[in-house]
Amino acid sequence: MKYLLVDELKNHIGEEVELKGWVYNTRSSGKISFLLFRDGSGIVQAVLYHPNHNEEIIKRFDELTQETSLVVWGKVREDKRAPSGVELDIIDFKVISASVDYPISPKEHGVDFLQSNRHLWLRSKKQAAIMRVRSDVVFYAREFFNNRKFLCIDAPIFTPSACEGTTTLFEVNYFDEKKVYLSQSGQLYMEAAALAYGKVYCFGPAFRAEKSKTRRHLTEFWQIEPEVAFFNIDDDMELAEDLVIYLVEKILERRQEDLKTLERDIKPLENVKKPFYRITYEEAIKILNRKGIDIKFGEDFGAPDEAAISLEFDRPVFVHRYPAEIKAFYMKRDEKRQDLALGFDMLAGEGYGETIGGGQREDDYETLLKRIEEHKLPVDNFKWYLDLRKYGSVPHAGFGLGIERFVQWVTKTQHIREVIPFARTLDRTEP
RNA sequence: UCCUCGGUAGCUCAGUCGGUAGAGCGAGUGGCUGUUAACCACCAGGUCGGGGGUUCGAGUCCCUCCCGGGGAGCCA
Repeated sequence: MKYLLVDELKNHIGEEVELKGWVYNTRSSGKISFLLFRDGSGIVQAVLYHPNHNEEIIKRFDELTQETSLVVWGKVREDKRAPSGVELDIIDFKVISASVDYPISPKEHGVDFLQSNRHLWLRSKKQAAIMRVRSDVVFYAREFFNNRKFLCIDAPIFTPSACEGTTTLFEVNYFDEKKVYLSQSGQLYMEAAALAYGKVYCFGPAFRAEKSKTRRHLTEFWQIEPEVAFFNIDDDMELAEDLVIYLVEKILERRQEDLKTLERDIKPLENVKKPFYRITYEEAIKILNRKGIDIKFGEDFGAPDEAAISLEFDRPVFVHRYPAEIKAFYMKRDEKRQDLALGFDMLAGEGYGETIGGGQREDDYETLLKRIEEHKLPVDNFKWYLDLRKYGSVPHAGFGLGIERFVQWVTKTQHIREVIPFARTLDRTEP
């Protein structure tokens, strides 16, 4: 018999097939027994109608427990009663390894318990749906950049100092000789790469030692960071817009069933089309003031402010040209408004806040040196970075997209810890 | 770091005024010919987060420590 995956069964109606996987749940009603079978690609209901079988197999079936691994042989049958439209009539099955007292029941559990059992929680239906979406986001982000002739250039994880200077970094002993830090962004290295190869991106983990304790923060997360030579802020926002549209299209095309499992209303996603809204920081302040939120020019947006702004729009919105003082040292200033930085944030929508942050970089040697000194950063560490402005500097821009923030929005998941396989948060580093 | 809520059966929780421990689910046993978190009956299951204190008596009141949830700031 042909070995197939659950999600391939709909193309094999009437065939006798072999499946390998685990017991998701069992039910029985007198002369008929049901096995919810999962194999990682999906779940299918397998049926054992007692009059068609001998007592030996019925007895073996009764002994099946949640998450026992097994091989099942059966005949695929179309069935309108099944959620996926397909069922399997069991011919025979063989247990590979029994599962005793599986801790996660199909009933409700608390977050503490589920997080402690994350290694098992990943097996459940909603978590599997989220992981499939995440996997696609990563794959199609790479495809997007590949299609546009970007080079994938990996940035180092060990770095000599803070990229943006301000954030707290995780310190690592480097052979007891010196301290290095876990990277919080590959951006500076991408700037070097962009001046070498034009269009580049990196995809990797980032580490922040800030004691953030919210449903939007992880201490270890993943981001994709493109950087392009000869790009200005407008080119940059357009690239971000195209990427987001591409990813949302692919998820809608491939993951309808998973979004349904997650009870994600897809209407807002179907609305993710060109053009996204583009407003300035000052316009955003006005919107907030109009909504009765007390905020003045020069103050940065908090999470509730970002949510309030995003709820004003029916698709993602770019907020650009922030006050330079509240932005990073490397951001280029607006020629017409020296107090404004050519940076932007993309707020995803539906109350989800910053998902992308980026902008045009300072490309003038003297100006950048001045900024580094103003921010009291160790100039020695940035010598190589300044070199980029010394040898054929060009305007360039880039952005960072937080994979988890993005997946959290697309799947509309309450807490960010559910959209990464093994979350690292302030209070949890296990399992 | 600050604010706030919580820790009782494997899980989710209730436990009144301080009077000696409860439910649902899950596990187990039995029943049921189409179940979708199946259902029905029976049944086992407890160091009430740790330590200290008040009291004749503490799950309940007080002190302290530990662990976790939600939020703020910071950010993706």
